[in-house]
Amino acid sequence: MATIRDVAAAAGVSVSTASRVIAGNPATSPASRAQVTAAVKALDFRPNTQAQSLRSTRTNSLGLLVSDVRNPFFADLAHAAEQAGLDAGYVTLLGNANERVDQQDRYLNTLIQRRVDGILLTPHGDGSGAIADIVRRGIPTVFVDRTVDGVDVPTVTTDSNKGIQQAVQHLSSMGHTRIGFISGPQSTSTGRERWAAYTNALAMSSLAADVELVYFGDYQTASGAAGMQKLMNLQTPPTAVIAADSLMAMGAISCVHEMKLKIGRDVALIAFDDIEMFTLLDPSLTVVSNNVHEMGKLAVGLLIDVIGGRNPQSIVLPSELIIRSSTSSAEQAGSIITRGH
Amino acid sequence: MATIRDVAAAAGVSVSTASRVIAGNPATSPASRAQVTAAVKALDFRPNTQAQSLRSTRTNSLGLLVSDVRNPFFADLAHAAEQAGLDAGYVTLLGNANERVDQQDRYLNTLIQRRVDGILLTPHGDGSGAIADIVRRGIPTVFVDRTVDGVDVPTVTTDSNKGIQQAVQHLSSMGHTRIGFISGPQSTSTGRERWAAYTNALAMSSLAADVELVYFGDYQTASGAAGMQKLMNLQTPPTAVIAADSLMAMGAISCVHEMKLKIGRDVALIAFDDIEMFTLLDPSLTVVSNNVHEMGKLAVGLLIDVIGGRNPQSIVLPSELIIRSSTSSAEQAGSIITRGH
DNA sequence: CGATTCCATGGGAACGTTTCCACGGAACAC
DNA sequence: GTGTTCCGTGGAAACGTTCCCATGGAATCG
Repeated sequence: MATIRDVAAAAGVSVSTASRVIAGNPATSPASRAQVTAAVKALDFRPNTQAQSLRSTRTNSLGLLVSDVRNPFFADLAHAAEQAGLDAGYVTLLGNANERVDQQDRYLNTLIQRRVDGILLTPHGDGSGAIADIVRRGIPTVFVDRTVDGVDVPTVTTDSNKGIQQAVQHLSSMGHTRIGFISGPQSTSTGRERWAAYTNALAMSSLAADVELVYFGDYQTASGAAGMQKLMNLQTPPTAVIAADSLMAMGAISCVHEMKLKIGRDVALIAFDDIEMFTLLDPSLTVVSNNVHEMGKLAVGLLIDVIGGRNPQSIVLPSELIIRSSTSSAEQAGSIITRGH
Repeated sequence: MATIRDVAAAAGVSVSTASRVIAGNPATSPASRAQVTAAVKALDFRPNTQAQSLRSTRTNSLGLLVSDVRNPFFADLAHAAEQAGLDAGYVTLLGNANERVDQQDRYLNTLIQRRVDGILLTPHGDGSGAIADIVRRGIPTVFVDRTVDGVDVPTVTTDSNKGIQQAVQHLSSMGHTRIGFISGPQSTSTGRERWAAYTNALAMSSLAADVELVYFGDYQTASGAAGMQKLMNLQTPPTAVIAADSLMAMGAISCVHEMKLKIGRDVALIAFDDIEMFTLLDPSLTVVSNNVHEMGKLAVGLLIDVIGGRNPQSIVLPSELIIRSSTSSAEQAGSIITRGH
């Protein structure tokens, strides 16, 4: 494989000059520019990134560690972040933590070793372990979607309050008084925040809070199914359920199907996170939507700020209720304002 | 940040000895092993991967370039490949080509520069451009899902023939004679193969092939909707449709919904690619299933073989029809053998 | 016309590892 | 006792860049 030495030799200039031309340094004559450019093309020279990074201490790479790319929410996030990073000249290392702290730590360690310029993370756990390491080392980091108490890094999150409040209000206005909640794990900030938002919203709509109506899942499909089953088997089951993420909503739906019941007719359902497929369901799903794409883009922006030594403000994006058909009985479906995808 | 020099100094040994201990080289005394290990821990030393790679010419990284992680098929593939890679000590660089040759080439160039040890690729285009570059440079490469004519690298693909044949047979046995096909782009091997399989299967079931019944999409959601619309607006629309991938199937479904028609009752639908959500639709979708997880795992295995200098055989995985409810009218639904998720 | 500035250039050190080579001492065989 | 082998160790070169510094010639200024 050709090195910059070969290029310099072929162009009849020194290594320094070759390096300057390749780096776009203006302190070069048109003549050497032309010769080096020609040599680069002729030898099909590609600078060795390892050597560049070793010398310049920049790797032009970002680490993106999400819980699971198979979750459409994170897939969207990964896509948005990767594209935004690419536009800024960064390549993205993707890791899946599989909602497990040990895998997260393992991956963060790899990212430290690789000397990535910055890390984008949907954090899990309490900020000890590898998260403490990256903070201590001062590696530029931005948290996305979730935060960690006591860890002071910029974040991009969604304010679930408004959306969930709208959701409860909407259900209440449709006559629902027993509204179940399939919550995320309380070890995540989103799990805690959404549960609190739900509790608040109940109070604001003057609905009684019944602990029986809350199930604590883990943001994975299976726990959504388990939660729905538990709720529907109550002596007085809820007439409406809110699921705190898309995967648990999917699990809830499959559970309802297995019970030979129908969403919208037998039980209303609202999911947090909007994903394309929810519009295809019959009935299409009412959701609390958050702008994942924007989130990814903004997060990369913040991270680049941090890398640049600036101290950006955290960003909180709004959430919003999108009413579709899953929150009305079949008979009413026609009369509801719907918004497709 | 601590370097191996600092470690050696702290341990009271030479850099060479420190390096040996850290690398697990057996030519070390228990005494120096203990001291170096202690020093590593005390200084929280992490070897600089750039320097290691520069010297050893191995980066322990794989490049994975898929069309779009937001496509559940590729998300599954990415997850499987990433986990398999991690188990073998590799970290994965993920790229999205967005089904575009120029983005694919751009990313492949990045991977060349990064000196990844191997590349996993769902190739797009005709094997010119950057694909030719990586082959010429002898960079270990494995194609997944798709192949490229005339490019001789190991591949892991799915044999669509059996599945599509079963699909047509199944539809034919249900009395369908006009079966539409929303095809993938003919610039991809899977696009060509699945179309051919469909045509063959029609002949085997003694059904007439009508060019009107085939629409050529691009594996994206929008083209599935467009295809379905075109098919349903024919003078004699098909009574059943096969979509060549999950995204186009999703588009087709949304189109059917918009026409106020119902899958299964007004038109039967079979999708290629099984994704979890298809089991949640009402009616649940009959699919031709391929084992994505296995595909990713095997592909990484092949790639590691190639990296190791071996010359592994390409692998072809089978596809299989999974009958659910979307291929029966509502009335018949009860009598069909179904298989959940 | 001499002094100063500017600019393109080349030499060479440095980044943090790995790895080749040489060395010295202990253990062993005769 | 000498000669051979073996093993742990340290020194130093190398990987492919970037970038600081010095150099010399052209251009500019008074």
